[in-house]
Amino acid sequence: MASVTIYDVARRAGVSIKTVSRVMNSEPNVRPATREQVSAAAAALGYSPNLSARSLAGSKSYVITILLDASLTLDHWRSERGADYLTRIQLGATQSCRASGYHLLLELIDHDIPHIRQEVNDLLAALRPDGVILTPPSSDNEIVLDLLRKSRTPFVRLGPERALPGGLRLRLDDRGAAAQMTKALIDLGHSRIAFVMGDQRYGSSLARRDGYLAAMADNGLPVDPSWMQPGAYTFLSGFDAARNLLALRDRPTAIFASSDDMALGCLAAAAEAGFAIPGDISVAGFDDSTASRFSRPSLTTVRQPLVELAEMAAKALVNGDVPPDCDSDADLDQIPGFKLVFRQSTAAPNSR
Amino acid sequence: MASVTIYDVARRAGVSIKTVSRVMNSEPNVRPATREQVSAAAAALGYSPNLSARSLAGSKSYVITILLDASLTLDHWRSERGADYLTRIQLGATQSCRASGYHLLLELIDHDIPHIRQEVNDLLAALRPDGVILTPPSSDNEIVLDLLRKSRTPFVRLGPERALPGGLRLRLDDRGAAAQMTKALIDLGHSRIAFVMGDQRYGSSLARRDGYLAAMADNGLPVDPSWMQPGAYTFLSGFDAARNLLALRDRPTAIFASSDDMALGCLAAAAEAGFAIPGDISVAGFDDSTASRFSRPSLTTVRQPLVELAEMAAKALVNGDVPPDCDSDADLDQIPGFKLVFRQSTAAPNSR
DNA sequence: CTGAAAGCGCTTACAG
DNA sequence: CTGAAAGCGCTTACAG
Repeated sequence: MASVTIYDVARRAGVSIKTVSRVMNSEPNVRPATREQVSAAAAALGYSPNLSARSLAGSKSYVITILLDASLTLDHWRSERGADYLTRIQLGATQSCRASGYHLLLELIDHDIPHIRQEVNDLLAALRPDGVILTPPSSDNEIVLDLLRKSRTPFVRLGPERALPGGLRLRLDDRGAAAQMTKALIDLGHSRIAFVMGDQRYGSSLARRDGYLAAMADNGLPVDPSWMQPGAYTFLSGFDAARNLLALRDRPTAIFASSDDMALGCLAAAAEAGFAIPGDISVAGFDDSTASRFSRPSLTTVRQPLVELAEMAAKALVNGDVPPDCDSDADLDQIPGFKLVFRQSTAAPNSR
Repeated sequence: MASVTIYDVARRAGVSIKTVSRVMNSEPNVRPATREQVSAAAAALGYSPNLSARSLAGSKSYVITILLDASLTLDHWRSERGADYLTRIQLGATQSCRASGYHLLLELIDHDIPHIRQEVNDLLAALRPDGVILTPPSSDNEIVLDLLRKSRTPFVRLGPERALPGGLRLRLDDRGAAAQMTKALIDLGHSRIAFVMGDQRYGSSLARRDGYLAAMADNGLPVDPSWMQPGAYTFLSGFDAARNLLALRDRPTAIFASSDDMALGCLAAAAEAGFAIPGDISVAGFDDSTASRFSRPSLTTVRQPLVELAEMAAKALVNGDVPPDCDSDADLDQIPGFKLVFRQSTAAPNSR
């Protein structure tokens, strides 16, 4: 089956290739009747424009690339816990691309200094994507951003830590979500609510803490310094934090761990120390990870609109809403739509 | 930053573009010294060949496409249980592609009759992938296979149900894995082992059943017809099957459910009926799903080498080991490497 | 509203 | 071992 080209369609429709091109790209200045003929000819021949030719001749490649940190992604993929968030981001971006005839290319890049510059450079040179979606930690990588800016490739930074110039910044409302979860615990009747912080290197960590503190303050509840436990977004750090909290003379009635992994650690620590959950103490997490749905007890947590986030990112790129010199206002880009998911790990205090 | 082309490199190295092309493609007939100069010039300029130009001029596109059923994939992605197997397939294929400078394009296609022909046709015409990886149910879709054969695109069918002509067939050893799990239960001391079958429309379902039956026969153990429960790979079907089994006068001491979802259903049914697991009855699953790791009790199950499967598929395509008229022998393509994962849901009989 | 010409950046087939 | 020419299948810029 020799492939059918624009010439075949033009011949069959009795027009020039330029007219076929106009029809295929929905450009104006074609008589309706002519448009009909061309469409019919294309359909009859099963014609679909060659992407490479289009990309080479024109200014669009119809490719959106999503950049992921190779080792981080491989770790997540291989890990026993799966990589729900990755899948959700991919799902969202894929949706937007599909709807517009774009193709999503997932690229894993090594963030080692010697490699990254070349890898990203090669990627941009070889693929010439119409847009790039950056995921953490790429979102804040100066080398990557520099290459993107120089090549004038539109890009979106997902969950950026810093207000670096260029690109569109899209961020989840970690602060608001944490505040609302805290408020929910307060509404359940808790007032002695502890907080386990995430890795301080991530902005989300600070935002979630701020949300917690704000909700406590707004409701006139004091926060004992001993309730603020450091953490690192890991199971073990959650385990340690809970052990500290459960040993307090005047222990809290609820723990808000700012990631599910840490919350699962809290569950384990409580079980080990003989505390019933939620009877003796409530535990809430953050992320709505797969594990949170299957833990015992299942975890009350926050579900962020990751699919929507990625969908917005891809859509903005596809629609050309992100000019190469775009520099979005970081205050205007928080995606609403988080949801509190109530499961078994929370209840009113003293409810056993 | 105007993009650097093959002409820029040729000029800088003082050679023709043909020589640069030879060096970039590691072709022979270039003096080592010349090769050096060209490489240096390319490195200095940060040159990377434009994929579109390469693809248009040459016979390779450096693109491998993996075809997934859109609705099935979206369901899995959206589902609460995640889509571990998808992620693992993607991981494997990505690895092989990366290693060879190829790009993996994930395409979701609608399997509705009116859409599929056009979608796949467009895909092949627009992208001209050097190879396509088919996942079930695409692996057995006649329309897809027909299009692939006509366009002479090399393809690999993952987990094919039927021996349709063309392509390379890669299949997991479901029969062997099920036999080995059955043998493991026998070795634990069980002799009254029930089996919950999967959806009969899938070949894996029959293969797993055959493995179970073979292991029982090999060990001289009779199989009571009442132990063979129908199922559909779903939680609910496992739940129903277990309820039937637990109600038997002379109930089995172990249930081998041929998917984790069904095994989780068995767990739930046992809990509801007041049976301890594994004290009263052992339960084994199949898949090593994320849920199997977090269930209570955690599930003994079979982990299939999905990453390796996808890695092999992509590697074969990338290496050109799958000529367009390839028609592999279905008996020679079973990927070894499954692993039995022992967790809390199995023990010796009467061990409570 | 329509089309002829040039060119995108490479590889192919061929000549030397 | 090296290179000049043609052409892959489109879009761009321009003319009519």
